[in-house]
Amino acid sequence: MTLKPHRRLIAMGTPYFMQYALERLLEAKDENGEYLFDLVAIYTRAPKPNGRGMGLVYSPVHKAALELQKNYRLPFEIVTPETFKDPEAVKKFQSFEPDLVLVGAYGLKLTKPILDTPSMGCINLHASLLPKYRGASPIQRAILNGEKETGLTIMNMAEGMDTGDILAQKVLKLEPTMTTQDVCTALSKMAPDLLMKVLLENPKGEKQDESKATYADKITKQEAQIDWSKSPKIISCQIRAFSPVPGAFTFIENDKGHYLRLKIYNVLPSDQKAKSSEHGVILQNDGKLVVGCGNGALEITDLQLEGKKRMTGEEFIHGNILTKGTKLLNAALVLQQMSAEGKKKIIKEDSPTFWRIVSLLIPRHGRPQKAAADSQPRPMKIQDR
RNA sequence: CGCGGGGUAGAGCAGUCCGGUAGCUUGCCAGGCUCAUAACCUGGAGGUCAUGUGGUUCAAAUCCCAUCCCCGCAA
Repeated sequence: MTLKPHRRLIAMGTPYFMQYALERLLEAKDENGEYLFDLVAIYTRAPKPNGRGMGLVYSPVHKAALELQKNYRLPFEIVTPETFKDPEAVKKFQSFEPDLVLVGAYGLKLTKPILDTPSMGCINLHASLLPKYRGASPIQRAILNGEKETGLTIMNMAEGMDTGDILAQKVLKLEPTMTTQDVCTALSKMAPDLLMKVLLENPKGEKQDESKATYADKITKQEAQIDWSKSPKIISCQIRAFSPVPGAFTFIENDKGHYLRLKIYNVLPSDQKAKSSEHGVILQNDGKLVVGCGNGALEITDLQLEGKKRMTGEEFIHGNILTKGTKLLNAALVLQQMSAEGKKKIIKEDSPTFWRIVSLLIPRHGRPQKAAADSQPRPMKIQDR
């Protein structure tokens, strides 16, 4: 079947997951050289005061949209509603008279009036093989759970969370070295071909098998804390799942007695062994940066110390910050040491460093308590395979 | 004006508190030793110490002031 040209297109997203798919749609032409789609609006989350200095921070899609506005052949609007429950927002949406809405990781729930407006429907790109891993963090959860494969699903949107009918799927094999960023890029590059196929063939949607549905909860910072007594396999999954954001982390004590956060973005398996007393201890720091963990060890290849740039393990070694025998700490240990070393006045009870560490021990929004040092960090939701 | 760390050789860092010869690891170049090497030895190049031709001083990477840039937290 062929498509009529000049369908009115709206794109929605926050991270730029549908980048390649959108680019393909905007370039697509019919046999007469007419553009198939005219972009009329891009929806994204409103910029918020954020970051250093609390300046306004724009979403990746917003930035890309501003860039696109400079050289796209037609004017289009950038819209940032707070919710679609507001009748005004719905009216605004309908005024664009869209034929097709392309959604990729938008973050706002689309209400029924929105879903019913476009003639060709609201098509969603989801980063998992639905009905598995519905929800906010499908890629992270798949890596965290050590899945062997995941994939991209193109679906017709429905009111529930990722419950719509499946139009097409493509599997991606998960290599044991891939990070969330790698997978995200790979999946978003798979999207254009799959999407064009869907648009041209217009398949009948396939209902999801509700009994097989699983949910990928949003990731939390507590889950990103590394427990070095876990096995190398589990820690590797965790590090790759949280790479690059928020970054799996641990703490070190520097020579000034400050506790600094160390984020680890990628690791390689190491054949070195570690005793239980060597969990989190640097076993080697020449040529390779190797740290001991439960029943094995890992080579750190990509990391960042608080206040420093991200660098490779080799670069990090040259600065000689982590000497052999240094122990990497978790938040509970840091607090224990801090309270045990009352002599160390450097970290005061109410200093930012102190509260930063405390905040990692307390499940979100909780108020820190005096006994925080004795409490264990929240267990990680990782299954040992 | 939310909180904090940082800018010193191509890269990663020390030196700054307490002012007095510009250092370390690595990379690069040349030579040596090796069957050979990411190993080892010898020598060498490479820095206006972020910027202000700013202030203090006999003397500033170091102390004071201002500006620019990078990074982490928090939300």
